[in-house]
Amino acid sequence: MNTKKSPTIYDVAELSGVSISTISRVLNSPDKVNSETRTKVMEAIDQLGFVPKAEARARAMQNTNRIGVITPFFTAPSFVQRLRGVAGRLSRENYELVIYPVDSEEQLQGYLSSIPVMRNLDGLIIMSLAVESLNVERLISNKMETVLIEFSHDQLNSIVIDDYQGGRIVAEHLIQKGYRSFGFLGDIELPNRNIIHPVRSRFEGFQSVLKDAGLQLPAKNIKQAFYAHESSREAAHELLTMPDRPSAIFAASDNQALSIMKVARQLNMRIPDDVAVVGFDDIDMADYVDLTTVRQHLDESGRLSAEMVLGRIADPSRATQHIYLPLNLIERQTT
Amino acid sequence: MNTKKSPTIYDVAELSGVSISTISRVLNSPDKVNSETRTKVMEAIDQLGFVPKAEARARAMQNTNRIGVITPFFTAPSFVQRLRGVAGRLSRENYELVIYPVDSEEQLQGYLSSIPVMRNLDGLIIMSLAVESLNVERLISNKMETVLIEFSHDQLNSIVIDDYQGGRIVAEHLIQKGYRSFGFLGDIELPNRNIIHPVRSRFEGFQSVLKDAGLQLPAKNIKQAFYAHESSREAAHELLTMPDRPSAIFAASDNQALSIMKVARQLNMRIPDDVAVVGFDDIDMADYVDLTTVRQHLDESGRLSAEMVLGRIADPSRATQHIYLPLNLIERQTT
DNA sequence: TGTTAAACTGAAAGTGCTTTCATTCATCTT
DNA sequence: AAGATGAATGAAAGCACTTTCAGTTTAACA
Repeated sequence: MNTKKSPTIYDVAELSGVSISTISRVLNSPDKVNSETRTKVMEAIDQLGFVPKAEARARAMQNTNRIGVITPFFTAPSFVQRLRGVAGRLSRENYELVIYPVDSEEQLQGYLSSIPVMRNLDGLIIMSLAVESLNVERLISNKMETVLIEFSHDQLNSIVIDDYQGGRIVAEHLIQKGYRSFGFLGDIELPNRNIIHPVRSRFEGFQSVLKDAGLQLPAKNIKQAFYAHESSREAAHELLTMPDRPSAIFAASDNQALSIMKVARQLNMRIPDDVAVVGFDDIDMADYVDLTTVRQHLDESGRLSAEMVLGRIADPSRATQHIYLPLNLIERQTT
Repeated sequence: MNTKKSPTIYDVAELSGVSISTISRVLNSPDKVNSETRTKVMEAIDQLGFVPKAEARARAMQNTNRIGVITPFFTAPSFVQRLRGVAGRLSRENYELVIYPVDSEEQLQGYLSSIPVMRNLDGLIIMSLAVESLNVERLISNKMETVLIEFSHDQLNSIVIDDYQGGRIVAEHLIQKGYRSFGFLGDIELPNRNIIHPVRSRFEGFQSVLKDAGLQLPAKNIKQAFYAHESSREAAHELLTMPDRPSAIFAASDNQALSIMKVARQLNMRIPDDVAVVGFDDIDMADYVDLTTVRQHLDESGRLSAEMVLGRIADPSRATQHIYLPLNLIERQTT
């Protein structure tokens, strides 16, 4: 036969006695071919040293079968759980999941400018990051199917929660449980204009209910702490050791609530008797440690975002959607 | 309708009033085209912003700058932390991170068949999954730079820990702390031949030290429980409510240790006074809940694996390495 | 003026792969 | 036992170009 020419799928097909379609399938969606056939084909491939030509593939493939996720570098469990939702939904489809972890504004900007132009993604999910209008324009004009989580823009699909309302729910719950003096621990200030800041809204919602109920939230009971464990721990310590310490503390994230719990334990305080704690997110761990918190169904938001891009890829004429995910209070043992 | 879909050679042909062949020639051998025609075509190309799409993509696929990670579907925090290590290392390079979550043997087999051949990846990291020799062969013969975590094969780079030793460390620690009756909770049986099972080794190491010290580990104190919360909780409940309950329990993973802690709390038992608990992994949460555990430095294993593939990509002649990561006991409040 | 070679150009046949659609055949249902 | 369902597979129709080949102009020359 042709000695020098590199083997094509036709050669593989001939050697393994199946059609070229099957070869292609073995390579691209292996789960759709019988495992016996698959091994037979793989043997032929190995024997011939077959390597599919990228150029030809690119041509034949109208879509790349890749979906990207731009996410803040996943230190926080909440990002991970969203990611898990995305992965879960995607694993049933034949889509590759490409992660772009962001830890600086520059990096985000870099991704946002190159991704839509390079066009080797069918869809994009942007988690918990603010996207400037200019970038939105670019995404749209390049027909990149995008969904935003925790941020919204009228031209793009988005999934958000009502953080203000979340804060209110917490306050209502605490009041109803009989608590009367409160503390707040969260990352209120904006360290970076591209990292989303839902915390302020949570705080404001919380505060508004308190105010309406005629209850105080003295400034000294409001602690600013970065998300990181260390910083939260210090703030928690201050909060728990002050003379007239609050009887209930709302932490703007579960992780911070856990820091409070840890400090309380060190101080030999009992939860919720000495101090009650409410978190926000309902990460997996919240259940393990019996933390009362606001569930925002992280996995679901990820799943849904994947669902949305997939839907738009299948039918780009679909209308833009803005989904508000419900929030509810999960009462466990800390209040 | 082709509103803004990237233009093809056909669009250019139509706009400039010549055939596609001419467009192609203008691009590939401009000297063979009349200069008038050529300018006309060039104008059309500019006007449409035409970029030969397939070519661009094929070029992009030459040097992929992509690194893949095959990982069990990330329900467990330990996988996530490894992933985070990988992402952290990669974010400094200009590499894309592609995730292939595995939740069945079929799926794994599928990835392993197609990935090395398609050559769409410069390197591959396989986490906590057993890889059959046949697949290893293929990876090697296709020159796919691979590193294995928690599994090893002499022909591939690997990063492992000594689980047996880990089990021993725990036993030694507990004995030294004065505990004399023990329990074990873990996922000992093999549900699947491709999911790595370090738990048995941990158990055996644990048991061996006990035996050498002349201490008992009665069969009824050994509980088999799946990784999932529910299952572990049940097992923990049995362990904690039996007549002569052990005074110290070794859980084969931190997550399972957390389940034990939760059940203990529900039963109003004090840790470590009523029962001591030791975990394994040292996930982020372990610190939050003050769990004594064996640190296997998950982030680091991820970081290192990325380092290794990167190194091999830069210089494929590098020798195969097998790295044993050290294990040490982190004593916190549960023992 | 008629020839003819050179210069262009378009139709159509590849290129190596993916994907849709239809077909086959084994497996449930009822 | 008949029909429904679903998995596995192949035939054939793309995909976005490139290249060959043959036809048409044009220019040049006798």
